[in-house]
Amino acid sequence: MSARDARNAHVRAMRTPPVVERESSAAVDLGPLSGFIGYRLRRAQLQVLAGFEQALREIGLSPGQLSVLVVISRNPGLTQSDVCTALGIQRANFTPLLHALEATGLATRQVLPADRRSNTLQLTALGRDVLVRALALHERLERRITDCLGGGGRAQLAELLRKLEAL
Amino acid sequence: MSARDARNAHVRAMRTPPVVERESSAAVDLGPLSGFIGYRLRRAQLQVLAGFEQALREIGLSPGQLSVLVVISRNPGLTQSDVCTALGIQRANFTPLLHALEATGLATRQVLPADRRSNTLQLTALGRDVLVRALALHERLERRITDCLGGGGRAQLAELLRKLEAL
DNA sequence: TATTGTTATACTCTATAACTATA
DNA sequence: TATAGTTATAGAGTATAACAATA
Repeated sequence: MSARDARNAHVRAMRTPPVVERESSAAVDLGPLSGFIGYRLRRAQLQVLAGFEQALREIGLSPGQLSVLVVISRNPGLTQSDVCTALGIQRANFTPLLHALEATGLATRQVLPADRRSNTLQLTALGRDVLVRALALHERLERRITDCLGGGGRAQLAELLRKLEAL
Repeated sequence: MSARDARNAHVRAMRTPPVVERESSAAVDLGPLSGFIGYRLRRAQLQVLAGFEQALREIGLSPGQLSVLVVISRNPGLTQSDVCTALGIQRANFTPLLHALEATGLATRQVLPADRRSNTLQLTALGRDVLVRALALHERLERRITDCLGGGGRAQLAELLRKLEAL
């Protein structure tokens, strides 16, 4: 070790990776993977999901729960199956999700008299209140995304993703 | 099945849903959800994932496995940790994934003499062969995506998603 | 002490089959 | 027979903690 190296030991300690390296940590060639839309989607989605959990932490709603509250709010009286097909959720998976919303007092089920197999869904007063607050918190995330992509980029992305759903 | 049923089977199959409806099935208002990037990402990613499974069915590689094969192929001699950080996989989750690739004879581990804690990774001859076939099959998916978005749209999407990873 | 790979574990999301009650 | 909601269950994918071997 040279004198210069010794003098800078504290700097070296803070420096992220060790100096002596094999092929690692510098540049790993992802090859064709860089161009895979599926790969880019996965990475981006994990990032946005982390942003969602951070933004809504104080309320503690999952993305699925928020989406259900929004749909019930805009379409009062829909049945569980209606909401499921609208959001692409399996009926079997919807039951526990909905029961969580009921347990926390955000939504209620009501048997539909015309077809007693069906339950229509409504928001409680608390549910409407929590939804408003959740949407406000979610706005922060969308603002971060807009800052990251630019306003035009964000609109482009939304449109491209919407098209991709028809794949 | 009766004779009449059999005769009209094709008609019954084509018949759209029942005529009398409540609010359902027509237009559910998604409200602000339509503009949520996270929501659009989720739906699009599920769609592309389904396309991936369909395209690679005959080979039976998962997206994660394919990504690992690509990275090993382009960077022979990387350690497990190197691959993990490059692909954003937890080391703990990488172990079973890699062992599956070993068990099917696609990849091998080799203790690194300079640091006997580390394993370097290599593709077998079979692994290289399967990778080539998998990439060819995957091309079909990417072509479907290009058909769906247009060439320019596809490039735009990849770039926007890449930016989003830095959120 | 720190790091590599491993095990064990848990939680979420998604998927399928089978049940009930209603129609 | 068919449908709405439910239950049970299984499989990915992701996350953390703790351990043995090695540095």
